[in-house]
Amino acid sequence: MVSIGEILKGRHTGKVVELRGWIYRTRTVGGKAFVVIRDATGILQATISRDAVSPEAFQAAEKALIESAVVVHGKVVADKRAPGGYEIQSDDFKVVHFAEKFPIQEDLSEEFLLDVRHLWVRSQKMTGIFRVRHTVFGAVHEYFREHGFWEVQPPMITPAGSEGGATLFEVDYFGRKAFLTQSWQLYAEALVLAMEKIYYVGPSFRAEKSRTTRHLTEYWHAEMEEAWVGMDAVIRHAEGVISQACALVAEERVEEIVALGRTPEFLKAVKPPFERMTYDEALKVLKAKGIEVEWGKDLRTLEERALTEGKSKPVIVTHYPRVSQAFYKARDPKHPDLVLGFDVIGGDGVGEIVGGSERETDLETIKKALLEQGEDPKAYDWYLDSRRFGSVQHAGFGMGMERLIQWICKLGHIRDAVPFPRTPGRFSP
RNA sequence: GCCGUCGUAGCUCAGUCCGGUAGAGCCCCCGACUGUUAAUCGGGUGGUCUGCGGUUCGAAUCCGCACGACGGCGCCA
Repeated sequence: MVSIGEILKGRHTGKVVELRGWIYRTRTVGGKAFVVIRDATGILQATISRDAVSPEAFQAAEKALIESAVVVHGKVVADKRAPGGYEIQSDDFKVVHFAEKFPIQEDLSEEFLLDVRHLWVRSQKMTGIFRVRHTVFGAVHEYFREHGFWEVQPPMITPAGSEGGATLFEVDYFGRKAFLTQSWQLYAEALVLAMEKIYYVGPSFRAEKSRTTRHLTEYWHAEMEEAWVGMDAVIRHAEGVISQACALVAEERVEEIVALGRTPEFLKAVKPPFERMTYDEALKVLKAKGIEVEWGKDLRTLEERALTEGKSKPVIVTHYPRVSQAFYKARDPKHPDLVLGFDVIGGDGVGEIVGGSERETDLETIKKALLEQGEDPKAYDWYLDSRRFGSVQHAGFGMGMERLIQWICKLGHIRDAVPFPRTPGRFSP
């Protein structure tokens, strides 16, 4: 049994092989059937001639519809007339399963493809993205483990939120209200005083009806937290993990990214340091571009696009105004109006890939910040123990895995960065 | 939360403004063709026009309500 990928590399030319896969396209011309077969490694044409196989085999080749599962036996030859340059001249052709009429043809609407997502995942485009996703996830784990971080998991079911504004999915916990996690933040800050350098890659949930090309309600979050360091150290880790993921994809997923419109050279060039600017500097850059932003307002899609326009690496913005920032972010000792927080902003409309900060260590300051945001400090009492028992400087960030994949693969919509996307309008299939 | 677009055959759409009883291409089925590349050519099957209500002799078409989806903004990763 051989794979199509091996045949396309010329490893079996001239040999008689057996190949199994699914029908991608069929065409018949008189006494010849051309059956294009796909497997997990590529697509290849099998030629079935009436005179070369049994009548049953020929009839099966003529009748089998797209996505039928087949086993083909024959000689591999190089032939310019075949798509891809190679084909199998069959001496036997068996259908393992005759598929029903496959609903996916040409001319498909985005909406229909989402309805039949469970079938669309078989497409060349989707499987290519999934392979890149595999590589990106591997790179993230490798990066943190190589740098001495412990992988540790927070709970998914939580008693309350961590970031005030963001909405939570409510679950019925034996008659009591519980919520799906939107960040490991509170748990990370408890664990970082135990393990010092920790990371986690897992799902996060946001019940926000964000109808954009870069929001999912369920997404994979890579989060890290480190003790005894400030914002600068974790910015370097953010640059490091992103560049390592890009480098590994450039090395191992060349075919896939080229098909998606990215070159390996582009990804290889994504090396630290990234361009860095403070929020105040960003406002000046925007003003020069004719975009006025009132100080204190967060950077919106429009502004993020303007900042990354023409840039081949992500851009880092630091020192945001304290107003409307999460309560656990540390204020800048030099400028109490600012927080020691940062975002890593990707181009091509992907926007914020990473958001992070140094964390506030002072108990009273955090309590005050909670009150300012309308939260009851009593609900956070267990979390505040991290500021009662050996509170030390620490910092961390959260990275949207699908946003990173979207940026690497140059995807127009984040939902294609995950096999079965969850968006406000859809949670099926 | 705000704004916009759309819903007709398995799929992609026309028909809706100007009401008269449902169309095209692809898919699929049958036939022809021994090198096709989304093959081609001939024939055929296929529809509660999203749902409910209203106006009308008559509604896919006009009016109202509902449902569903897609797109953009805000918020975030």
